[in-house]
Amino acid sequence: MGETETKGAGRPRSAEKDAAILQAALELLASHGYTRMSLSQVAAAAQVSKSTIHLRWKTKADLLTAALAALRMAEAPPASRDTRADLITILKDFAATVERVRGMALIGTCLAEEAHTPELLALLRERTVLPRRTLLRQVLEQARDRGEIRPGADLEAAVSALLGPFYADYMAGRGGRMGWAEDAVDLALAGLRPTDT
Amino acid sequence: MGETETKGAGRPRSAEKDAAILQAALELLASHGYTRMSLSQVAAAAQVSKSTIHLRWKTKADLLTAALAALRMAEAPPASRDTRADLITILKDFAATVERVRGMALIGTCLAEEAHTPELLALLRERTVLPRRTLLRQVLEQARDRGEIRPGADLEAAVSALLGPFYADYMAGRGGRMGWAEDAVDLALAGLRPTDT
Amino acid sequence: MGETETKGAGRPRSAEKDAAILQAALELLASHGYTRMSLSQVAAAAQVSKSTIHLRWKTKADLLTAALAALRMAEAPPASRDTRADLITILKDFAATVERVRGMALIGTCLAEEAHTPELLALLRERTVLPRRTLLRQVLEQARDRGEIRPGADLEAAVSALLGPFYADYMAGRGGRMGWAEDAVDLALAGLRPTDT
Amino acid sequence: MGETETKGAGRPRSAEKDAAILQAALELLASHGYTRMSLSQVAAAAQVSKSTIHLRWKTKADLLTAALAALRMAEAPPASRDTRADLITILKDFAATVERVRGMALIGTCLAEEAHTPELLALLRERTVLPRRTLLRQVLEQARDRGEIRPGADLEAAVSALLGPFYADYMAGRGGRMGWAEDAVDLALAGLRPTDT
DNA sequence: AATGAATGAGTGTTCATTCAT
DNA sequence: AATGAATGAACACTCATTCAT
Repeated sequence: MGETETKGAGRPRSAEKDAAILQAALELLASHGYTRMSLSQVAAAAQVSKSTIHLRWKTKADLLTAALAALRMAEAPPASRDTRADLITILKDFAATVERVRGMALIGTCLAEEAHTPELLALLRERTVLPRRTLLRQVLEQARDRGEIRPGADLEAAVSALLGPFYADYMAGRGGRMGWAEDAVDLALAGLRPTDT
Repeated sequence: MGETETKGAGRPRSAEKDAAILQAALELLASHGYTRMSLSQVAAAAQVSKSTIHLRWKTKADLLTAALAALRMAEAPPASRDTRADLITILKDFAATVERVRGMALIGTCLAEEAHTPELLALLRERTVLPRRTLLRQVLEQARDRGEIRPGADLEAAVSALLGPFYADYMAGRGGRMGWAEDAVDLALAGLRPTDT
Repeated sequence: MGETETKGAGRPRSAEKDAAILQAALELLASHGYTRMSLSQVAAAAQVSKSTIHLRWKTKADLLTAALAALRMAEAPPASRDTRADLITILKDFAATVERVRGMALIGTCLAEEAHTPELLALLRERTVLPRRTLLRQVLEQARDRGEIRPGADLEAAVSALLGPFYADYMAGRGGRMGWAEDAVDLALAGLRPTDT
Repeated sequence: MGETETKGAGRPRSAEKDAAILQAALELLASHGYTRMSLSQVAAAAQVSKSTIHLRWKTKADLLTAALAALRMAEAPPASRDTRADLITILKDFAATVERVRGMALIGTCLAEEAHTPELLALLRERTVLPRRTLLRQVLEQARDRGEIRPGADLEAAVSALLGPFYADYMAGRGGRMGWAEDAVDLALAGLRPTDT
């Protein structure tokens, strides 16, 4: 867990190179896709030889799996007690993150590789999708506890209703549309309101 | 003699081969992704020589563009006058179609290739995403005209709210979950109901 | 020998197409070289299908051999009885012809193909080189008969001395240099003069 | 420690392979021509993988350019002070060199490729043609200084007159003819003699 | 540890030629 | 006769991986 797990003999591996390689790999994965990126490109971007990469990760898939695993987990949840504002904040931060790292291309790559390298999509889920969903669900749970949401509501479905429009808009070519987060939150909260009768 | 004008000399092009190539290309595109599939594989699957493919489409991108363009456009809309049932029918047919053609892998490929071959995503949109959205919007418009939906509602946003959960569920590893369509429709219709006051 | 050698049944072959193909082939041979030119290019330039070419000539080599064989033979010799002027005229016409048809590239192609398709160089010799040499030798013979040239001189060697500088200049990157013909003729005639003592 | 600066890490590149590749490339260039030779053939002849070639030279043109550039530059000039003998020696060595490396095919290839890969002809000139011409011109200059040649003579033209018959003979199918060098030298020297009056 | 050399499998594409209309 | 479809062999080049230093 520290710097030198097993002390071992010989020169220790450079931690800077580890990091440089992983970062370069992740950027190339998003910008070129799994099969179109090459280890030579990674090596060049990380200022390292190709063999140095293979020394650490046996195959291309191993490297990219490690690169995805290094993605940062999640942010601290906002805590304003204003359900609508909190949800919108989380959704907007989600969209901003995706846009910053060419996220749709990265998501696409993991989807495209699912049959061949399922670890990629699994890691993407575990590291980025699920933590974000947890944040949203926590806000919804608090809202339910405060009586703002119908007690029996399926909160996982509600989370999908909040995030879904982002994907659907992108697929429709309407990605980045203004107000999408507000629309999604308003529609969901309206649908979840208690005592509709 | 007669219509010799555009009769066309020489051996006519085999329509079976056309179809076999396009089908093989589409299947391989979904199962392997753009860069991992090869024209040799397409040729082998279609029982055709590689040159026969190049005779019809100049490049790999041309072939796959054509394969995507051959995707069926839209379905006949259901006409039951029952808004909820119609929407659910459309969404379920959408999900079934996606599953039948390994649709998420195909979508992933098009997303991953967006930077390199944007025509793929464009065609996927034009041929599959937008027609489906049109169907949904027509049902919503009729519902609005019948007074079931608030007059000022943004119906495009509503369409994204209907389709979005499908994508979000898939990304969360909850793809194919029972009742997703009903949940999405119920939430959306509840949120769009008129006279909330 | 006429248009329809053996009358045969069916439609007679189009003579215009024959000519168009041969001309296109020759031009492409000079501009692209044997291996870099393609029968598709010939077909396109001659406005004919590839099969029409194969109908007349079995292989690419056959076609190009025929194209070279169609090169025009030689010009009528000038007859001014002025040896120097006549030689210069012939040499300049030779250079002009070579330049007009990208002759050095054509010569290069035939030389390069000598091991593989020796007919090409043989035809080039027979149709273009040797006729020109004959012209030069005739002028020299008349000059010798008139006593302007030493009786025992080797006239074939003299012909090579007249033509050679053209090739040597081209190889040295001095091709097309002004006055080369005059220089060559003057040097040769000076060397061939009788009664040097 | 010491000159570690440009010591170079990793496995050193095999010099034998370098040489084997270049030699094989040159031989195939002369025997097959630029477009008809293949890198597979070079690899096989040099007992090397195709990738090993590409590791050293990025493209086919690069490789063949390097192969031509490796041709030996010039010979030591003979220094017998006997102008006629020296010129004949140089010319005969020239002819022998050309024959040894299938020179006319090589020249043909460079001429044929001039439009497409002009570096080939340029290198052939620089490495083989021009050094040889320099040798000849030096002998002629010394002869002129000794008064054996008319002072105002154009020595470059004289060089072309010396070398030219070799090319002209080859084109006429008289290549390798006995005595060509003596004939060329005698004719040129006779034409260049001073005080013809 | 780190590097660069070396490789075999594979890519999309071109082409001369043959086949069916 | 003339055409266009169809093909197999070949091409230059790339890449992930292994080997020697």
